[in-house]
Amino acid sequence: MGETRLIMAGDFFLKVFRVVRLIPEGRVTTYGHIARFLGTGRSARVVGYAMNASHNDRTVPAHRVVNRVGLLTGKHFFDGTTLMRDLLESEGIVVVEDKIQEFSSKVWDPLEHLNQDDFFESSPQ
DNA sequence: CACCTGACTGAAT
DNA sequence: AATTCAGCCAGGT
Repeated sequence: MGETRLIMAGDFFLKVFRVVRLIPEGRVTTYGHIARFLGTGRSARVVGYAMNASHNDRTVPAHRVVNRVGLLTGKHFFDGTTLMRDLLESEGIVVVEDKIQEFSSKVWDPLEHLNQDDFFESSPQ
């Protein structure tokens, strides 16, 4: 079970990627929510760092991760200045001046929708 | 091995 | 209500 450790990328980043892949279309979550779900509530900043490292991997919907008040703080790391916003708007999210409108109804908290035990049991990828 | 860097956050101002 | 501060910690150098 814990033996498959062939991958070089840090476990933490991989776990972040796995959570982000589970964010439903049209919903978003925050760096802090992901950190708390992974049991490291003080690593929100590192979650952002992981998102930066995910830009090779098209299977990670990085545009669905925003800061705790719904600001698109990571937009600068997408190609062009509007890609992050465009992707969100294509999923029905309304963004005004880099801020998601009706944010509280769009947030998807992994702690409410995923089971941590199942998540940690299941193998990466 | 000892720094340095931040897609962050909550508390203090 | 807006802004600044300081702690945070996985990776990179």
